Amino acid sequence: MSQSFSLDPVEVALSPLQRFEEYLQSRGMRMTKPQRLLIEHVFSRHDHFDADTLMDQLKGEVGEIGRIGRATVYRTLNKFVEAGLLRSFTLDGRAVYEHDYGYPQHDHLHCTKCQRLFEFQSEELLTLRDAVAREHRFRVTGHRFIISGICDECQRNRRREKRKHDMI
Amino acid sequence: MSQSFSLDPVEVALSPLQRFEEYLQSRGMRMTKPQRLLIEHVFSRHDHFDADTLMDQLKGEVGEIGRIGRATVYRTLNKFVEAGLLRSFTLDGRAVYEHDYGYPQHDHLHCTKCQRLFEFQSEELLTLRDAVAREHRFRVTGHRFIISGICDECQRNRRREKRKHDMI
DNA sequence: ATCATTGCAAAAGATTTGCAAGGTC
DNA sequence: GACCTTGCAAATCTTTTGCAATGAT
Repeated sequence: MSQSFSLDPVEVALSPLQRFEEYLQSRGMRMTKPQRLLIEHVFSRHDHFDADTLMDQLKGEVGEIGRIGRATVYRTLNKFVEAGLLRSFTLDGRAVYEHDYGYPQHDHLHCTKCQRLFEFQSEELLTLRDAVAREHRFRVTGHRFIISGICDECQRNRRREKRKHDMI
Repeated sequence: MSQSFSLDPVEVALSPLQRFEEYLQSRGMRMTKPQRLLIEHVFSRHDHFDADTLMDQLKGEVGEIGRIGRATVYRTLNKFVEAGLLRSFTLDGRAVYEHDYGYPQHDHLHCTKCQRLFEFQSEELLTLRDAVAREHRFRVTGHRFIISGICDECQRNRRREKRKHDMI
């Protein structure tokens, strides 16, 4: 799962870790090493990822902890979403996660060739969404907008492939 | 999976069945009883459904065929999508299907309380989508826009529930 | 007579859950 | 010490696949 940097972080008072600690305390839950490691890893760079990718990356990290089990990863990601740290959506049957806390609202362009996700912001979209909702007397809680297609780079590559093919 | 009627069918030359037969013939595939039964059932009313719901409904139908296996349902639904008869998207981890052939492009409002899907059309959304794509040099192949929230009816019910609760 | 389709069961892929053991407050 | 969290394995859920039997052209 690849990424694209395009939107700037929003000013926030607390670090993700601090915010999570607050969340845990307010619910009588406990901070642990696996959770801390996951939060640090996940917020060390802004990208999109799924549970499996994350598992793989964690294997790479010379764990101060021997190993983080798959179940723990899933359980912790769910907590992060619950805590408002991450947002998740489904892409091709698997859950994809991205930063929520400290990042502005945005939507996605999905390249069906290279599978990369690109972000964009549109105030207009929110206006449209709210107008539609109002018309239908809906109380909006959120939305999901994904534009799919072929990204610029993949279009170029295809043209190149095509030329190569034409020459044969 | 419930439905809402709001958009009018588009004029089409061929019936879904005829269109499917054309599709099959063009690929050397064969028309069978299960497929015909499924196409008739699915196009007998305009609603959203998932594979499981469909299976359940089929059990009800006094089958001229003894039974349609789960695998056949899945395989046939995929063919329908491939043939352009149905469109599918994912909701809470499962595939949801709806009519495509003979129905205008539209997007959805999803009530997270009663799980119903409501349809709406917005030319403006398409314009916005294409503008965003152009900015990113994306070649658009499609999009997915789902507004989630609470529908009018469920809001009323909640208010009623709340009143009842307040009285106790 | 071909060869696509079916039904069943098994497989696959993603995520969740039960439970004993370990860690945190 | 109470009880939340972990890791592992088993379970779940949805969808796909292998295969022998059946059916369409």
